[in-house]
Amino acid sequence: MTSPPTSLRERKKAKTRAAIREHAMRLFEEQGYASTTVDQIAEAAEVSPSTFFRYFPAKEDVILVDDYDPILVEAVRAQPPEVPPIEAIRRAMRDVFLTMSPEVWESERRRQKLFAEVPELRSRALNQMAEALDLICDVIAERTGLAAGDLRVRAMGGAVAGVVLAILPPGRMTGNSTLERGDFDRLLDGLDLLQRGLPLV
Amino acid sequence: MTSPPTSLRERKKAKTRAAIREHAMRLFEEQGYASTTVDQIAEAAEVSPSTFFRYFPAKEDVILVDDYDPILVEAVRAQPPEVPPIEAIRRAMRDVFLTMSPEVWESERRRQKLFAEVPELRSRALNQMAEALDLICDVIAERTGLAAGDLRVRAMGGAVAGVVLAILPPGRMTGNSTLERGDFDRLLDGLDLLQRGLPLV
DNA sequence: CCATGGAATGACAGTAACTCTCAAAAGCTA
DNA sequence: TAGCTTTTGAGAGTTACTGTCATTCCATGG
Repeated sequence: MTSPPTSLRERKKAKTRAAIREHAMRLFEEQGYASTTVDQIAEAAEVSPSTFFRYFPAKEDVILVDDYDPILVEAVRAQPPEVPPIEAIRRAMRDVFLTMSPEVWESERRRQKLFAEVPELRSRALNQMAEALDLICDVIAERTGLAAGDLRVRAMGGAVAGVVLAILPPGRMTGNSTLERGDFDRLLDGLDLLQRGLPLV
Repeated sequence: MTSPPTSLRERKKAKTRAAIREHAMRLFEEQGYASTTVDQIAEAAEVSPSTFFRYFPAKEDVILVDDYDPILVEAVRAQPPEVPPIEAIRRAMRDVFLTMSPEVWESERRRQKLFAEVPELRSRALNQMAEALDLICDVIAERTGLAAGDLRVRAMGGAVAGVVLAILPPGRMTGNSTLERGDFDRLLDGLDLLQRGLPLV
């Protein structure tokens, strides 16, 4: 996907970026988000605090990267055109989940855990979800031939995003808000319900 | 609704609270959120910075109060039981909007404007929306006799919240993200679409 | 009317997340 | 190697927020 960085400079940058992220994650888990200072992270990653903020504009941003959106969009585009939009999104999610490696899954779990625990991070994660909403609407617009701003598209996109929000953390906060395997099954079922007009029986 | 505060102390507290909020709002609009310091707000409201933080745990919280949720819940409960849940929520929203005084409307507009402009505040507003999701699910559970955690309830609640999110700011960020009168009509139409199974024709 | 207890306030010190600036170091290019 | 650009580190400064403690203000019993 992303062409491997070639020059020494690029490689170094990628390495320090990764180092900062890993040490941050580790420290957050060990001693909590709030009580981990940027200085500690910087020291652990062997860079200066200044450098930390050059790589991540805010402390929050260390865990806030999410590269699934474009992958999901691609997966939706890969569905045959005769499949109705909600079902296409559903299948795309299923396909992406199924191809997730255990390592990716595990790191995703850890991120979600932090989102659930730190309200500040949760807010930001929800913000990303709201941005994803526009992407969903774009995809629906493509598939239906309607404009992305059309009310029917917005309503459908919103409904899809809302179902995701309601079933997966960090939107869901009832019960244990850690990510579980079964949550995805519930999500797929939920989208199926939506597709069938939200029957109550 | 809220019984008027009786003792002098209570009255004073309410007054300083209101003063802080008003001066904060004014200063934010005059010179921007970021470049308004808590010290300035405190000085304008004639209290010490310490007192500011006693009334509002963080700078953000000055504009983050939202007392519509309980009102909306009540309005939904007031709908006759034979009305299906989504339609009941739709009617409740319509009823609440219609009874909103011009002053309330105007202050709501101003708040939304700040949410749209300051990403930090937008995130927090979305957080409130996510919390409202649980309330919506509770109301749906009541009306349908299902458990609040039931997948059908969660899916429906999520869909409703998502439609709101997609049509009103701060969820909607496309176009001008200030609140307009016509937005509510669009929202009511959007909920009607959802109720009718999101037809594309 | 006054005294006493509890709550609200203000002054102060301290921490940590950022921001800015500038000079040193490291990588690139010829 | 020499010269240029990019990256880094050090340091100072701002601001949001926390905790403490003495003071002031309000309520209540005598």
